[in-house]
Amino acid sequence: MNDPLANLPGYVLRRASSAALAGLNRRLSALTLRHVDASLLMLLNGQPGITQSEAGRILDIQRANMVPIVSRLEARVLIDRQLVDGRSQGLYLSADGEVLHTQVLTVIDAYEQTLMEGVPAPLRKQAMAVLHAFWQSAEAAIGTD
Amino acid sequence: MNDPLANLPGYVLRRASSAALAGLNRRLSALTLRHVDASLLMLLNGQPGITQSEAGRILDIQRANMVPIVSRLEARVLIDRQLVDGRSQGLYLSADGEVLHTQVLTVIDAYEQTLMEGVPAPLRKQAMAVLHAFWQSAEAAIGTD
DNA sequence: TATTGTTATACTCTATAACTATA
DNA sequence: TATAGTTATAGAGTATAACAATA
Repeated sequence: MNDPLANLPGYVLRRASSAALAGLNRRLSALTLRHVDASLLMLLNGQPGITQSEAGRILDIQRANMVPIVSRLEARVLIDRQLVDGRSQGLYLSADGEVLHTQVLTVIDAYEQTLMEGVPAPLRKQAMAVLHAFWQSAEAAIGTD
Repeated sequence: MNDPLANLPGYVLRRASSAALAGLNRRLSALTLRHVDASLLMLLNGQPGITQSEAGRILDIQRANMVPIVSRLEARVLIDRQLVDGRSQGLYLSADGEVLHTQVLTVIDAYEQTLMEGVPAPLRKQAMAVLHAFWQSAEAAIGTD
């Protein structure tokens, strides 16, 4: 093939990410969850009581775009809101949310292991370091020219 | 930080891809191009005469979604269509398209080099191999359970 | 029958501006 | 003044179904 794009790390990153996301969403659909829902459940398990603005900053989701996500999960009684002060609400996994979170963990752990096992063994040891390096590099390159 | 997501290759892939895309689109906006436009120009430079269905298959873009992309570039006279048979049209860079393509190459080469230089030297040699491995692994994992 | 280009449509994700209530 | 949550809205990107013309 004569694909001039296959040499570009940015392009390959995007194709890999897109394919990985498709596989994940396919598996999460069994739990009637989207990947962003699953990521919030996992974040709340690790940092219970975080506000939705803080969660958005960590997950790189705008404040405004957190609203439908949190509403969706609250409507399914997977998360609870608890007032911190007059304007902030801490988010927590509900009892149902805890249960579903364990199922999410099972799905995601299996999936990420599958992804990792698809990487040839000689590359596997450095694979995560390479991804983190690109993440950091790309973040640094957003604003510069 | 206590971010349980940072250990997941799929999540880190997505964050890295998202950041890389933001930086690229920012640079391409100087040429009034989106990343998908730039990718098509580069593909047509490498494979002139390809049909838009073929281009879509290579770039992982549905046939129906190629229509507005090709129309947009044709309206700017950056690409030409040439009938192959009664139903297929070969796509080619126009003279203006060739000129713009060289500018695209300059922007993208500089950007991808920046991305790569942000990866610590010890990891750099294997970086592309790791990305390709995840791409292949993720494609293989889409359909399986 | 299968494929190309096309239209229409819907859904997801993302980005921005503005408003209120509170700190 | 700054921040949290919210609403509204617009722009991308993506997915599916259907159709006409052609292979």
